[in-house]
Amino acid sequence: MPRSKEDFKEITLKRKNTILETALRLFSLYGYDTISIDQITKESKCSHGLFYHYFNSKQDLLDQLLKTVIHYWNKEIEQIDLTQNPLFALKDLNVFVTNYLKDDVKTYILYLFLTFHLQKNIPVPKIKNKEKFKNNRPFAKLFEIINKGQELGVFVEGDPLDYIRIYFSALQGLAYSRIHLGAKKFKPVNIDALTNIFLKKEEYHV
Amino acid sequence: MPRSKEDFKEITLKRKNTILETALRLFSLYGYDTISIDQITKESKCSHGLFYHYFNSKQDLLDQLLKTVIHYWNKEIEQIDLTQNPLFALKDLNVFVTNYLKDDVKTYILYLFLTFHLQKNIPVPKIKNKEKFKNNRPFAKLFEIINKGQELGVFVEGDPLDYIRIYFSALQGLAYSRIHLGAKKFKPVNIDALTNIFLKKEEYHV
Amino acid sequence: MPRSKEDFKEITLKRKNTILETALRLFSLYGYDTISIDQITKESKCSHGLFYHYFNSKQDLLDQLLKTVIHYWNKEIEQIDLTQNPLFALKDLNVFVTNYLKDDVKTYILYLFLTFHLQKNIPVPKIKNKEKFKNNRPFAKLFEIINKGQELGVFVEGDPLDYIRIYFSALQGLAYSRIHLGAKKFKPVNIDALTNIFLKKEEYHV
Amino acid sequence: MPRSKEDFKEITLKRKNTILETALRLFSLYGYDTISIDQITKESKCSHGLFYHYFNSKQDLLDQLLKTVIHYWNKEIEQIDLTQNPLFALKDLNVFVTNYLKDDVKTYILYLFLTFHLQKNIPVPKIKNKEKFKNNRPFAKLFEIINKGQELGVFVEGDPLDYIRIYFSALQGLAYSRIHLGAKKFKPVNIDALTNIFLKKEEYHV
DNA sequence: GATGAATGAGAATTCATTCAT
DNA sequence: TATGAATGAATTCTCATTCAT
Repeated sequence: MPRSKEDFKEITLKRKNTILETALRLFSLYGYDTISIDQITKESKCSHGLFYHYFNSKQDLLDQLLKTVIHYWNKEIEQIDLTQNPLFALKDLNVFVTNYLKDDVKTYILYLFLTFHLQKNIPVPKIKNKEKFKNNRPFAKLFEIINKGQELGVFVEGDPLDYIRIYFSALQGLAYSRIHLGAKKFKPVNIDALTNIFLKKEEYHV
Repeated sequence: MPRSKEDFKEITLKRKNTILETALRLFSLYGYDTISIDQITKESKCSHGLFYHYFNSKQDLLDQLLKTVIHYWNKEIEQIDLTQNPLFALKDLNVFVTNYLKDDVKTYILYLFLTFHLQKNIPVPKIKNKEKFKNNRPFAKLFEIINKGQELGVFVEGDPLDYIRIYFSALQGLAYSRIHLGAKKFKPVNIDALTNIFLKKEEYHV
Repeated sequence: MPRSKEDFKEITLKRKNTILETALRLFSLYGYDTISIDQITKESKCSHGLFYHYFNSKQDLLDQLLKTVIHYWNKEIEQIDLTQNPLFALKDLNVFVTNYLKDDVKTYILYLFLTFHLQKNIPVPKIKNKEKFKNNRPFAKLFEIINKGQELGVFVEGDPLDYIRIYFSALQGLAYSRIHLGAKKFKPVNIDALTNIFLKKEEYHV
Repeated sequence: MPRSKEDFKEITLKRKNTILETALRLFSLYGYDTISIDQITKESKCSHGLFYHYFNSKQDLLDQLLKTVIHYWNKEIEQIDLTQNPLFALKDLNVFVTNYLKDDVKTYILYLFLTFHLQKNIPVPKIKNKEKFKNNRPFAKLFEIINKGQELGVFVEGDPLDYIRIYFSALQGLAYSRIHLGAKKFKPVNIDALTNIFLKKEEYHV
């Protein structure tokens, strides 16, 4: 009697996830080009053949990995409440993000997400890109927060994109450090330092 | 007519410099691992043999390139006057840096410098690293500026390293965008946005 | 209601036949080496496991396929009446063969038969091979026809094998064209052109 | 002192020719898909690296090989004098071709030429293809010969393309036999048998 | 009979590096 | 200095075949 479709699906999912997790770690640590499929399969304890049973190519693995990472991140970022005061929203975002840096896997996710996303999404003309941002929750979220904060006069004036570029690049840099130093050596960043990027430098009252 | 020894040396240097410049561009654009020696030699219009005449290995090329880049950068950064008001010093630094982003080659230099330097120098324990920073002008410079600014009360409190991490990671991100968008599509960053990273949120008068 | 044993056998044969037909088509179109078992199983909508239930190996599939093809062909060719005038017999053969080229599957059969048979059976020394030909109906048939025609003086003189080689190679070439052009683009060959291979260049009266 | 460009060209040409000749033989004997680059390089006594120094891919090797083969064949076929009586021209062609079958390498060339050319050039609509034939000397030559012969009434009527298909397919079959039997076992084909394909089967006077 | 996961040997291709001149 | 041929190990990818269920 053959195994059921669910059985197969489960087997596939387990193995695929193992490979994806290994790739997530190795790509984050050493970069896509530096890591060979052999390293991935050895650490995932699977054969080359099986690897290509699940992924069409090394590039396909990266694509699927990024898809997973983006999906995961977008879902997580949903938790932040935008209706509240933008200062609090920003604080929530920073807490959320610094918490990510406490966990190995989450740091990899953060790093990969930013590394591959910054290449395409950040440097865009101006305001009308709002549509593009719809598929890009974190950037869109921050965009909204900044807009609101500027309207309320608590955030510094200027093109929100400038601040988005600075903020996410900084995050990427921090994630990079966190990855290569490890949890022990890495000194957690001060949330206020991150918040300060956006604050208007006059007296303000919430 | 036989060329003089100096002529030869000049020719030599020209050839070597061509290779270094090509590598600078290609490494910045596509990464060290992605670029093959064949690509470098082809674009430099030199043979493999000549390449290995000047460089012991691909890694050696990178080392020499980084050495050159670091040396160049350190020298340039010397121009900033530390004795002045830290706000002005910071502004000078930001002007200096944003000007770099206007020039292709200088952007490559900035990017490579930060990419390879951030990996080693930023995420260090705490204050006693001052010594390490001696070999690292830009970081040391900024460290001094921040220290002074904090003493004068115009810069936000907190570990200067946090701000250094944020600042240089942001710069790297900007350089990355600049490289991949090209001069035309890249929107120059607002200097005030960079400065704002460090400012205290009270009124200040220069 | 449980299916009878015969039902099962029929199902089995259906599955196996599907594989054989798929292989027939793919091998004819792209060649044995080019086609992978994965392609065959995918197009046959069966699993690798089932494939190896029916066939011991890829080579075994080919062997069984050829066996089937040869058997089929030999049986069909029996229909041609040898006792009649060799000119009529030849015409019958040509009609038979050009009719084959009107049907996709039959063209595959013809092509495979000739491709794999020409490699082994055609280029044999001389007359004593008559025995070998016993297992090879089409060649033997033609051999007989030619012999008779030569005796009657309507066929050109010379070693019948020469004409057999020419005739069947030509057929293979035509089948090849037919396969790769498809039914629409393929221009049917003139039967007289095929017959002409064997005719003596004097006047003849049927 | 570096070697001159001519030196390099000579070295390259020698090695490339060795590889091309090996490939010609192996592809003809066993087929493109069956032969691995490893087999080619081993028999050519060169490394994989060198192979890819000269050829971009296995497919590129085949392309270059076919180009060479076609060029060679087209040049050789030029020797046949078309202005003479078509019967003599046809005889010349047949002598030329059967001579080819006496030499190993030339047989490979003939076989490869026909194998890869028959796939594209033979089965074409009708008469207006004359233009296409311009790039295809052997087919064009035969076309002209047949046309002339039909006008003179010594060649059988009908679409010349039918006879071309039959003739060249037969040749390919003969070359195939010759390759796989070797020079010793292969029985040379009778030139008259080849000529007979085209002859009108009535009395004629030259 | 039937499924598809899993294997591993081998194929195509790349690339840093060495070598002869 | 300078050239580019040559190497060989490593890398990506394919595929016939086996296995557990």
